[in-house]
Amino acid sequence: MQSGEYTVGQLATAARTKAVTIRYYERQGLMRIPTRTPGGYRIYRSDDLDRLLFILRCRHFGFSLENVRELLQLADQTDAPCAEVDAKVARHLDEVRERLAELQSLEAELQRLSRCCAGGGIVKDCRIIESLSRDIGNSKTPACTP
Amino acid sequence: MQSGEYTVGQLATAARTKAVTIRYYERQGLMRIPTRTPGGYRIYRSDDLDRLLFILRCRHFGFSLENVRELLQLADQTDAPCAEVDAKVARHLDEVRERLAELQSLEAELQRLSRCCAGGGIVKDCRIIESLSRDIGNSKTPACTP
DNA sequence: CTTGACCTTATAGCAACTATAAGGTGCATC
DNA sequence: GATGCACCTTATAGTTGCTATAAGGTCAAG
Repeated sequence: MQSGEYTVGQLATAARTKAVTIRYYERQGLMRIPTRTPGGYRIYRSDDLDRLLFILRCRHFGFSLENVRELLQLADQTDAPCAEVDAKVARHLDEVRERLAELQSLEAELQRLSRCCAGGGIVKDCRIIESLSRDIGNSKTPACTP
Repeated sequence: MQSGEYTVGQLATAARTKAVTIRYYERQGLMRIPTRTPGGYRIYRSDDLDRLLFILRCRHFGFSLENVRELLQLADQTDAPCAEVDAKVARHLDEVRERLAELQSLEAELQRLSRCCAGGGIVKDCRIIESLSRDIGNSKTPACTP
């Protein structure tokens, strides 16, 4: 193993991820097939580290592995127009905003649910259980108004 | 099949879910084991519908099946104190708020990323790809200031 | 008694890993 | 050269909450 070369574990450490994840990315066609030592150990170089970091940054932005695969393909075609990259990011942003809206209304509902129970009673009288047993989501009159 | 009784498909329709989901909940120990017709068809009654609706409402609130299992157990012990129910809901609300915060910062980051690309260039000059290739999340100077 | 809609089970797949088992390699030390 | 230990290899199963498929059986109507 020469300088500037990494085993899978060293690459993992350098990118703050795990060896299993790198091998998984290889099986999924995201990481390139590396060369091997005579004994079969994977050998990575700095461009593999770049590629891994690119993947991890995309993941950090919430892109699926499928999306990352596509982004990698686009990034490799340096002369292609970047409208597709732009569109992919925009679409992903839309999806994130959608999930955000869902989670916000979920938070509001849960907060309402949470305030139903003062905390000192028994299950039989618990307004939370009552709320979960009736269809509070669809009723016009709320299950409880704390 | 008498009135007030349901096949799995009828129960599914009544609860606006699917038969496979009900059978799945049975395997996971959420729905009770139903009686069967001589031919082996599951027969449900209205309390099974209540239980299914309870499960689906919990799911709507984002509880995991594991949580729902626990909530069902608590709901069955009508004389137990409901502090545990209260705590479970509060903990879940905390988790939802955490995910919400993560998603909000993700949205901000993605929006910044999105504005990096004007849309007319080629991949080689694309600020988005550049941003994904550099570690913009950890750099003090932003990858681009559109 | 046939048709057709429904039911039954078992099994595999999805995403993105994580965990486990059983064994092999590389390198330093004795 | 032998030993020890950290690390590597593969294959396989598990996670969550379903969904899809296959191959077959049942029910009720006509």
